[in-house]
Amino acid sequence: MNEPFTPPSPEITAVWTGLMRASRHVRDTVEAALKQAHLPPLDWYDALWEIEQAPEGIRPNALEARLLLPQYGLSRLIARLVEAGHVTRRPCPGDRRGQILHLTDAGRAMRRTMWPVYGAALTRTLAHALPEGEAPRLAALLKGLTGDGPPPQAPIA
Amino acid sequence: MNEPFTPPSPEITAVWTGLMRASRHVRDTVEAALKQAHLPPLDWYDALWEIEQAPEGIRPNALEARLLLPQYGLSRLIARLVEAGHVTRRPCPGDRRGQILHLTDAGRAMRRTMWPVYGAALTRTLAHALPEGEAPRLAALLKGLTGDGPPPQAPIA
DNA sequence: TCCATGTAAATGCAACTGCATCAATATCGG
DNA sequence: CCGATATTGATGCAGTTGCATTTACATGGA
Repeated sequence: MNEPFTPPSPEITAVWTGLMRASRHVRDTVEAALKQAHLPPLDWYDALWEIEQAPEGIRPNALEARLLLPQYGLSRLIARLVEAGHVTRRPCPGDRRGQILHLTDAGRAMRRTMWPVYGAALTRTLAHALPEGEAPRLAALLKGLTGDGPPPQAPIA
Repeated sequence: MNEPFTPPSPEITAVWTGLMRASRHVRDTVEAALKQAHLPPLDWYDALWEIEQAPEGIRPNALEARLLLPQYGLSRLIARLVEAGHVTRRPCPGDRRGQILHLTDAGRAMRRTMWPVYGAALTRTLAHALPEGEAPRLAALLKGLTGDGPPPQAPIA
């Protein structure tokens, strides 16, 4: 009942530190690019994007699954987006607890303004830092870490 | 002067989303394990570790380089560690602006208590999610993303 | 020596986060 | 229909962060 503790292997540890450092570095770089352009943070982009993908509107609880936010985090993010005039809340027919979110024109414009800055930062940070042709493999390995799919089997084809 | 914007390739995008999701998932898992064991967060561990590695003591500005924190973040983290009795501040001979940090016995004990929980969570989350033998490659690719070393050349050996 | 400049660390303030909880529905069993 | 339970979304509070600035000291040049 009291498993003798076996420390993680050096390989696992290297993945861990690499993952922490890399994700932080890349994210910071992108966030910095947005900030320097006087644009809102990444979370806003993701939310605007997801809402834009649902022209008929989308409910917060559906967004919660797509974005990577806890319920209260999303609730407040939406509040900020509404206050900024990027999103509207409308009553949800058939469920008076709910609401339906729509992007405003300003919201659409903001997302489109952010995209080049966002995308350019991504390319700058990632494209030159990966050996030619290794990106798909890296992406596949990372995807395996998310705990979603089944545990990986053979090397990625 | 106004580069026409070329969006990131799908491969780069996949790396980006994979990196964000994976790092968040893994970090959350480890943090959750610590919290469930009524232990302090990861930042504390890292700081305690680094301080422990310097038996002669270490100055905050040296820690700042090793940890991944901004100056004010570290300043406050140290304040919390001192308040918790894990670390002591001592005047720094030869530079009256500075201070020298030492781990207390309680600090050493806390780090040692955290390690099994931390390590076990790491192993649980990472070891089973990587194809056999792929860990070193993943670690190498991630390391390249940190923007530290030279841009990578050939596939990693 | 004196001043300008640089570095170490702390801090006031506003914004943001996590946690627990709330209010307002909805849904389901009887 | 009624009450127990579940779901949707918001919120009070305490703790944490980012940013800009401050305080204290160090260093180098005139």
